[in-house]
Order: sequence, then structure tokens, then C-alpha cells
Amino acid sequence: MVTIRFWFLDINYQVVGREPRIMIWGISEKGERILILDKTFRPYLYVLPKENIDVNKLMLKIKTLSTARSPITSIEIVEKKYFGKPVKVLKVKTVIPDQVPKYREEIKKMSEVEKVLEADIRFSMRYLIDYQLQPSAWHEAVVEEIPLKMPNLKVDKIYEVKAPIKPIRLVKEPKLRKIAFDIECYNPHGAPSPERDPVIIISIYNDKGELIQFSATDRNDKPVLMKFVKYVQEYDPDIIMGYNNNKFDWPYLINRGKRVGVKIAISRSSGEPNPSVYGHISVMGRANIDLYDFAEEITEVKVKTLENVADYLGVMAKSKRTMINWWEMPKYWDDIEKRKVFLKYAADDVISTYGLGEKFLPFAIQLSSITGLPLDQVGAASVGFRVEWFLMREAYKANELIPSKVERPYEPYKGAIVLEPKKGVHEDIAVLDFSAMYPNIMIKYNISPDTYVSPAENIDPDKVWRAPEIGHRFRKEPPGFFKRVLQMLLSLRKKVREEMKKYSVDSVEYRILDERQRALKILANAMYGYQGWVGARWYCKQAAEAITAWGRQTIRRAMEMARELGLEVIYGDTDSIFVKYDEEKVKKLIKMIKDELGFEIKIDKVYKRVFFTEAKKRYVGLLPDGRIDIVGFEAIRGDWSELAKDVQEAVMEIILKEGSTKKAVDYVRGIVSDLREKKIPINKLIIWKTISKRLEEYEVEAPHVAAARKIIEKGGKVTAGSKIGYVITKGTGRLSDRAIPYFMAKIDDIDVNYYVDRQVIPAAVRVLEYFGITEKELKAVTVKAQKTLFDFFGG
DNA sequence: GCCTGGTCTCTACCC
DNA sequence: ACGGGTAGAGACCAGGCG
Repeated sequence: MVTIRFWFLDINYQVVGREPRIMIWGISEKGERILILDKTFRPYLYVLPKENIDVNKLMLKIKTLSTARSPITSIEIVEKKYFGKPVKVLKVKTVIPDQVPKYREEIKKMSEVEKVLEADIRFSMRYLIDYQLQPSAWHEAVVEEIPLKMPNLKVDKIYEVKAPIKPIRLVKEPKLRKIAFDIECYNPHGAPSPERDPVIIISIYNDKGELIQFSATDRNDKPVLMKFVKYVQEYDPDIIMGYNNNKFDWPYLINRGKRVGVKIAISRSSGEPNPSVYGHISVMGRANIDLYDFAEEITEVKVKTLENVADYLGVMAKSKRTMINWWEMPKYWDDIEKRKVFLKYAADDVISTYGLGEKFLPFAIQLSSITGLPLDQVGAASVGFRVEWFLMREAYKANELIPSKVERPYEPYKGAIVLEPKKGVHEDIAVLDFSAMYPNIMIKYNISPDTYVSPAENIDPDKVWRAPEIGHRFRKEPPGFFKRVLQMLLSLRKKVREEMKKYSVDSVEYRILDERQRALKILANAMYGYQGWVGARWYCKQAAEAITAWGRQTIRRAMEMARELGLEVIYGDTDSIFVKYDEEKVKKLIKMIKDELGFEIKIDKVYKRVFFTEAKKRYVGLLPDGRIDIVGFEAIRGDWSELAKDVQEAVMEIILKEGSTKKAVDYVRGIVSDLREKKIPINKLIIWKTISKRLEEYEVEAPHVAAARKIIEKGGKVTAGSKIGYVITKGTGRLSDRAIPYFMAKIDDIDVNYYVDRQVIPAAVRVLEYFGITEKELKAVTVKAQKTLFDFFGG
């Protein structure tokens, strides 16, 4: 027996013979790739009996269900808590994990049974929870080495556990072997099909900085697939990364492999990648990561192509990469000279992908270790499931039973308040933000599913917090599950931030800790939304409703205080208030809020000048350093043409910095005339919109839907989530009849009037209207004298 | 048949 | 597959007019 330290990479289980076997894949401190087996773990479920029933009789009755294939090996009475209330439950153990749902259904039917619990947790996750193992983190284990007699297992050592594995805290990462890969398919018919179209290039980029490309000779791709499989097995990466590989590369490779007779046997057990939870593709013994999952969270990039995201993150500048549009690919492949360009394009793609991995992996690793979701799943799992896995682990630690998943109808409830802004230009405005408002409200009022007191219950009013407006009550004591979890998250984050100070800003440790505190913050902030999500195990509408009610009360009171101090409130949304920046009074306000409400509010920024129209959630601010903050307006929306956005931004800048409406008007007129003279390139006229469902489900034929149909007609592919780039062409009738995919349009097809009347002018007028400028004036050819911005100040 | 105003659908934003 | 609040465009349709 030996004690080893290893970094947790992946987990799965197999049923071998008549017993399940947990398989944990890791990297030892010495850098060996190891597999640890645990044959002792068994699946189970809990039975919550009805009150006043004969438990012994129930136990006997459950025992009679036992089958030979997966016998019930034990039933014991254990003490747990269910929503904070102590309960006695039966822990029913069996052998084969996939038999648990069968037992669940049968036991549920029994008249003595109130509920069956924790029968909907996958076996390997059950193992992680019960031993509190931390994916993507270090562990210590007492193990015994067993001989390597399984040649299909790609590891240096195999062990069997002899004592429970224990997580240990080490701020470091092992030297991981990583590759990024990307495939290119021959697509003369539009979207490629694995049944018909070969994989012509597979590019790989590894952590040694090597670029490897396999390409087909003519259209024979069997060797390409074979070389890829061989390469992966030989390089033996721990992490495989791609961009949209879960939805495209892997399914294509596997189906293409089936077609040409190549098994994509790239896992550490020589198996193929296979579809798994949250729509991700699992590769046994390795972490397959789709970087698109992380790119999706970058809201600044509206059209999340690899090149756009890589450009935004500084991984590869658009100007420095080779680009080929998908409809041009066959041309680039068929022409042997142009093929070199194609290979360069493929290389740039895979290098960008690897670069994105460098940006996203540290965060993914931290998120994985905190939530307890394996590295390959954490990106694919939605926010709700990340929160839920974290809570399930915490529940186990607190001896709380995990509620089952229940299907519920959607129930709306009232949310936050948004103030009517005082329209116009304001000088020196401070934006005050409550720090972590909802988490702090949950903590202060002990809001949690297990502290909620139902209206039927009689309770001393002094022992509960009562929510304003709606009257939901929450026990003051003891601290609820969510309160404890939030306090833990917040104090942990504080500790991590303290620890960060020990390291220099450019050290590896600093980066790790910084990503960790970010992940903790995101998790804490998601806790409110989680409770209001009907799909949540800990769904509690009353809690979510109470949080927003207390939020409304808090912000209202804060605004009242500001006014009491003589501070003019210009605007406010949810947890922020915009006030005139009087340093002394603002300082007083912050203290007053702290003292009276017990919440921290901070100056987030101070605008030298800020402009509001009458609309909520839209404003432009000028920062002291000269930068312009645009919030909500067309200029930052992805579904307006670049041209209209540029015009609006320029107008805002002229107005805020120079105060000259005349200059702004002249500028707009200039653009309009450029447009009429076809001086504006077509790519500035593209409007991007997301297809959110299957095309046949649309009730109205919107322009982007019509354009999407045209893409399909051309052989292209459109699915839910696709971004459609279209332009409006000349003609009559509905816009949707005149919307065509941008790559099918020529500059002469463009309906200039649409871009003038429905894009440029409205975007400009949105801002200029307040200064008395009308659409007519913007379109007029003669220049009239305009008032300056400063005529509007103060009155 | 054409115009108009109101309603509904849809998307992307804010916090 | 975390929440509600909000702006705005365009499709769609009923009703008025002639």
C-alpha cells in the first residue's frame, strides 16, 4: 500500500460482471497518468416514510422487491434533515446503478411512503458527493497498485483504493498535456454531411507549440481520421479543446468514421467520444472542453465566431489571420494553389482555439473545483446546474436531504424597480451600487427554502422576518441553508482575495486565485435566480419573491435618504442610484445606508456628464478619462447595422464632449450622403439576429427568419442559436421579403432608403431628438443654425 | 383595395 | 434550463373609408 497525491481529471463508472466500478482518472504529483479504481461503492436511495406507519413492516415490504440482478443489500434507518426538519429515513442500498430508478418507481407506489429521495443522482456524481472529492483539484489516497494487464487502458499506473480518497488544498496546477483541434470538411453542397462529405483537414495545436495538420489527398479522408486517432493516442493529452466541438467536430468525426470505417478510439480506454449530460461529449480519461461554452458568456462580442472572440481577447487579431468564408471553401480546396491558403486558415483556427483555451481554462478549472462538476462538464452545464451541484455537495455536508427534481409550471412574480430617468444632460453624477444586494438580503433576512414559514403556521411575529408588500415570513433562527452557504461563499471569497495579496500580480498563483474569487462571486450572485427557477431542486418562489420585495424596499429607502440629504436622484435600477455628485453628501449617504439599512453601497463611477432620453435602461455617460459609457442604446446592440451603431456613437461623442448639435447634424448628413452614393461597404449594413427556435415554430415571418430560410435553400445550415446576418434589398412589400443573407447580396441590391430611414436616422434621432433635432432636419440638404448643447443646461 | 392604429411576436438589452 | 423589467422593430389584423 502506498499513499499518493493526484490531481483529479475525470470520473466515470463501469459495471464489470455484477458490480459497479468507479474509475477516477488523474495525474500524480510525479506527473504519471493514473487510474484509481473503487469497487466498493454502491448506489442507494432514501425513503421518507409517512408518519405513524410501521417502519419495520415497510422495510420488509421493500426487501421483497429485491431482484437477483441487483439485490437490495441493506436497509438502514438514518437520521437526516429535510428542509431543515429532522427526519428518519430508510437508506436502501443496492448494487447496479441503473436499477435505482426501477426501485424508486416501485417504492414510490407504496402507501406507507411519503417520498423517495436522492434516487435521481448519477452514480459517479454520487461518489463525488459522498467522498467530497473535488474535480480539478488535488487529493491524497491510500492505494494499492495493481498490475497493468489491460492494454487498452492508456495510463502509467492503475491503483485500487484502500481508504477513502481525501481532497487536499494546494494552489498549483499539474503540468497538463493539452491539445486543441479543428476539422475542415469539404462542402460543395453547402452545409457538409458526414455521409457524403470528407474531412479534408484536421489541425492540431499542442502545449509544446507544435502545429500538426493532416489533410486528405483529393477526397480520401480515411487516412486523415486514422492519423488523427493515432496522434491523439500517442500524444496522450489530458485536455482536448475545440470550438463548437460538442455540436460539430465530434459528431461529424464519429459519423464520418462510421461511414469510412475508422473508429475514433481516442479515449484513455480506447473508446469513442460519446454524448453525455448537458449536451457535452465525453472522452473517457480525458477532459474534452468546448471553448464555445465559455465564449458564450462574453456579452461584448455579439457574433461569437472563433475569429471574433479570438480577436476580442487579443488571442489573434482579425487583421493578421487568414479568413475563408464557408461558401468559398470548396474553391479553396479544389485549387491546389489555393489549398495552401486553406491550410493556413485551418492553422489560424486551431491556434486561435488553443489561445482561447489559455484564456478560459484557469477559470474553468476553478469553477470545476468549486462547483464539483468535472472539468469537461462545467462549461456545458448551465448556471442553474452549476449552482445546483454546489448546493448538493453542501447539503450532503449539512446532513440535509437533497430535494428531488420536480416538473413545475412557470410562475411569474414581481421583480426589481426601475426609476423613470430625469431626461436630459446632467453634470457630475455619481453612480452608487449596492454590493451584492440580493445575497446580502438573503443573509440579513435569513431567506431560504427551509426557513420559509407557510401562512397556515402560527408563529410568534418576533421570531420571523416578514417581507414587505407580500408578507412572506422567514424564521430568524436557526440560520437557513442558503444563508449558511452564502456566508461561506462570501467569506471564502474574502479569504481568497486576502491570499492573492501574497503573490505578485503576474504570478501563476495570483491568476489562479483571481479566477477562483471570480467563480465564487458568480456563484453567490446566481443564488437568487436559482431559487426562482422552476427547474431547481430548491425552487422556492416565496423566497425569490421576498428577495425582490426587500430589494425594492431597500432601494426606495436609499433614494429617500439621498433626497433627505438634498441629493437629487436622477435614475436608479434594481440596486443602483444615480445622484448629483456632492462629495460630502454622498459620503454621508453611504454611511447612512450602512448604519440604517446595514448594507454596503459604493461609488461605482462618477460621470462628468450623463445623458438620458425618457427611456429606462438607456444612457450615455462621459467618464473623467474621456471614455464614453453607452448603456442600452442601439450603439451596443448586436441587432443593428454597424453603420447605424457607429453613427449613434459618433453623435453621442460629439454631443457629450463638444456639445455641438450642429456638428452632430452635419456628421449624420454626411453619412446619409455617403450611403446614397454607395460609399459605405456592405459589411457595415449587415444586421445580425439569433434564430431562437426551429423555423417552423415561428408565428411571424420576421426578416431574420426569412433570411434564414434563404440560407437553407442554398444548402446552408440553420439551427436554434444560429446568428443570421442579413441585409435589406430594394423592392416593395414586407421587409422580410427583402431580407437576404449578406453573402448573397451585392451593393447595388441594397435598399438605401431602408438604411437611411430605419437605421441611421432613428439611431441618430434617438439622441438628437432631445436637442430639438427632427428626422426632417437630418435628412434636409440645407444646413440651418442649431442650438448648442449648452443652451439646454439647467433648464 | 388602401391606410391606420392597436396588438402581438420577437430579440436583445439592464441589473 | 438562474430571475424580472424594459425598449423597440416589424408582422399582422381589424376597421374605417370610399
